[in-house]
Amino acid sequence: MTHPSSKLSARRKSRPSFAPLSAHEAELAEFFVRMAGILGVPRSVAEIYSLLYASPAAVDFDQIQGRLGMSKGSVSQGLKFLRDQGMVLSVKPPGSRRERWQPTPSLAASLVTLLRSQVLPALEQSSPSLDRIVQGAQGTQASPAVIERLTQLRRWNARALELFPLMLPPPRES
Amino acid sequence: MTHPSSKLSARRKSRPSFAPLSAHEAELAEFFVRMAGILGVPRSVAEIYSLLYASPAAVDFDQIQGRLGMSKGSVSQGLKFLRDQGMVLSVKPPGSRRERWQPTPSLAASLVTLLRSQVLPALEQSSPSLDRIVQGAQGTQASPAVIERLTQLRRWNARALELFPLMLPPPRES
DNA sequence: GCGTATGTTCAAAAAATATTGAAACATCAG
DNA sequence: CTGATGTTTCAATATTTTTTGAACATACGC
Repeated sequence: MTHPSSKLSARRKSRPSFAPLSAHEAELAEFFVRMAGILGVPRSVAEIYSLLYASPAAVDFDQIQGRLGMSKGSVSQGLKFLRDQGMVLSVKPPGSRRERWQPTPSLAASLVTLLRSQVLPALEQSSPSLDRIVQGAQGTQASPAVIERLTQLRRWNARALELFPLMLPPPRES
Repeated sequence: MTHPSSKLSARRKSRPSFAPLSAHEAELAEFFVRMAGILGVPRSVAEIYSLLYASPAAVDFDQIQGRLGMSKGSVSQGLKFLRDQGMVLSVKPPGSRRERWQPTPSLAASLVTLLRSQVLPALEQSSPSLDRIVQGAQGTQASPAVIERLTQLRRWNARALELFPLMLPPPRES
């Protein structure tokens, strides 16, 4: 009763009023939120992905905002994140200006991409550091035990760096 | 000159004054901090671990606090976390009341434990949810595509759950 | 046993992160 | 072209997480 929403089909802008999540949709969202949390992905992003995941058809911006009850800003940023990670795709039905979103076919692939985007930069950034550190340790006084530890650390870093790119085709173009 | 710290070996409580981190120690700390960040482990914890990792001998509470310049509370909590994860060990030299800390021999094992402690609970908690969700989807109307997705999700969850415990011996007793 | 060196707890402060919403921007149907 | 629709941006706000520090517990050497 918030608006005098008028007759059956209001002329132009009937405030659409979106269904809140069903119990199962909400439970699935919690699942995704928990998993996302492990990698530090914000709740809003997980919720958006979850909604798309559980939807039979592609979903548009307003539906996402309406059904999840979140702000435009969050929806926009969330979709940007998911898009950048290659986790969602958009389809624009001809004659409409509105994009409709759906999850990328392979969740597994999406996860690897996500993981990589978190881990790879850290590994790369660390490589030269570790070299310096190991050299430093070798050069000056330093217990053999510590040198051994550091050397192993660098070995791991190198191995991870060469392994990662093999896991999946390189990031897409923008 | 803050204190009239007196002759060579002050009687009782010469404020020890700890060396700040060397450049290499600081750089290693940044490495650990970055990696820890991926799993949502706080900076202070990573710094503590890093210090122990780069130290030739076990380090005591006051040295950790002094060299890292952090509060007692943080050191205590950080050590508790690392201890609970089995990432550090303490040795108490006889005749002293003070514990001295060092990293657990295998960093790899420590990491697996850490990972598990983050992921396993989420997986376990999710299992019944996913069952309910899949059943719900099958019961009522729901696009075959969605049912397929959800079923696969549950399959993964189950597989991960049975795989994880194989990775290493179960958590230690307290 | 006592007294204090050693650590822990936890409420409050600080810092980091996430979300909102209104204004700016972009685009396309008409 | 142009105006309405659809989306992004970003400063302000809200929320969550981390750190601090002082009060509290513990136990060990004496």
